[in-house]
Amino acid sequence: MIKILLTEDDPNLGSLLQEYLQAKEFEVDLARDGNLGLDMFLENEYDFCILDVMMPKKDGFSLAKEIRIKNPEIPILFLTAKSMPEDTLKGFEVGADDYMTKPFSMEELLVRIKAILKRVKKEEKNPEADQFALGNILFDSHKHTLTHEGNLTKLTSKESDLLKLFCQNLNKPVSRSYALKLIWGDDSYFNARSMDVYITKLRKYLKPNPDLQIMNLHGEGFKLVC
Amino acid sequence: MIKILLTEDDPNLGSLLQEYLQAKEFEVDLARDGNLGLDMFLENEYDFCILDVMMPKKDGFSLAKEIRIKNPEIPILFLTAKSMPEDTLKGFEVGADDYMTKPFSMEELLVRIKAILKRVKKEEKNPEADQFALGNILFDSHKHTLTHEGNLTKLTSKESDLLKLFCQNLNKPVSRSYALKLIWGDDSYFNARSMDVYITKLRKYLKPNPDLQIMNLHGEGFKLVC
DNA sequence: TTTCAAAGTTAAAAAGTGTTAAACCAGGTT
DNA sequence: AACCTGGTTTAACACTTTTTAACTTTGAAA
Repeated sequence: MIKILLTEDDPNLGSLLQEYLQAKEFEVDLARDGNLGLDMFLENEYDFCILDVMMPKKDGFSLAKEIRIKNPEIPILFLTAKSMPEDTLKGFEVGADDYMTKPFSMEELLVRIKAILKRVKKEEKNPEADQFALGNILFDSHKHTLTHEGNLTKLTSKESDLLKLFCQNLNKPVSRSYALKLIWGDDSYFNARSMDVYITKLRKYLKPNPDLQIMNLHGEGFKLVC
Repeated sequence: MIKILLTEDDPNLGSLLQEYLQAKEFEVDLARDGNLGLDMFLENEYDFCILDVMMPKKDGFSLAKEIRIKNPEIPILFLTAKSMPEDTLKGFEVGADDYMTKPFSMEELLVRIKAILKRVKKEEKNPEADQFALGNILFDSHKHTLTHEGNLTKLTSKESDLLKLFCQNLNKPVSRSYALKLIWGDDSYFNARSMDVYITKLRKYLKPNPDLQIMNLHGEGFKLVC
């Protein structure tokens, strides 16, 4: 679950955004001013910050600077009331990843959040290994192939995407909603059922090697153990 | 310093983009409509144009045509609204280098600008740079030819355009709609089927080299793996 | 133990793709 | 004008991938 810190002093806008993003399957903590925002940031692990620029007690830029001390990598997106040149520049100096002027559409906000997260994820995984050894089975996620004792099996894109996710988290739990959002785009009932179908398919592929197993963690997700 | 002409009638978005790009070390002139945009273009030397399609007085496509008269080489990137009638997209015939659909993230815009500039710079340095080595097959996208073990095959222009797009994105996914908009002008059912026909043709051409493969990424697009 | 949500499995429906051939269309030629 | 010609699109049919549906089994909580 992607965890977002949202700081916004306007209670209406704040909870509106919080609810919207929660509906989109993000975990969102809302802070009503800069000081509370910093407290929350230090107490929790976040993946993303959305900071209002004009807030009582501590403005968004000061907060961003302090956040950057602890975490120089975390994406920060600023919200500001009107387009002010000085503000924008100041924001980018602190290392803003993006910037939105009120009023804005929530849809647009979502687009930008996703774009930034996509880039960050790519950077994390870079350099990206696309071959995995699963016991005596070799998985090439780029070519979508499995090789076992010389014979080659072709996987479909979705099979490959899902298996890759398990390989990247070998022996570690992969939450259902994370996999769904990453591969299917969102966590819905039907996508979840679709994913179950793919789990069955992957289990068949991995059957040749008995010490390879996709375990279900009831209510949480799955893990591939080797 | 790279000099960009930006035409955008929405003052908020316009100055936001201007400031963002200035923060990224570009020189940016902003014009509020198509006529002013043309005036500025004729009075200054630009390296890049970002044109909103829907503008008062003169739309982005008309402006692009006039810009092309003076400078057939300059990169043009269009900003389009989401709900555009299909035939308007035909405007890509004026030779857009890229397009972005609103809403978009500024970060993504920057990535695309850089990608185009990089390609343009490469072309300037090396006018023969539209040659690609695909294993032991040599592809000349300018002459529309493939050379394999001495024998030469001529490609049609569409075959060449599509193969070039794959070569520019070797081992990376190329989305269907991106290819369609870029090469066919718009993403419609019949163009998509036409594209499939071309995929088949390209696969035949690349058959002589077994480690060259156009893979389908179901529902997304294709990638050429080498 | 009963109960119900979550997960496993299989099959059918729907969506997307591969391929071939015929139709169409624009250009140059007779 | 009618006729070629080569490129491109449309049509048709086969096939693959993904999703939806229906039914079964499992697991955790009341």
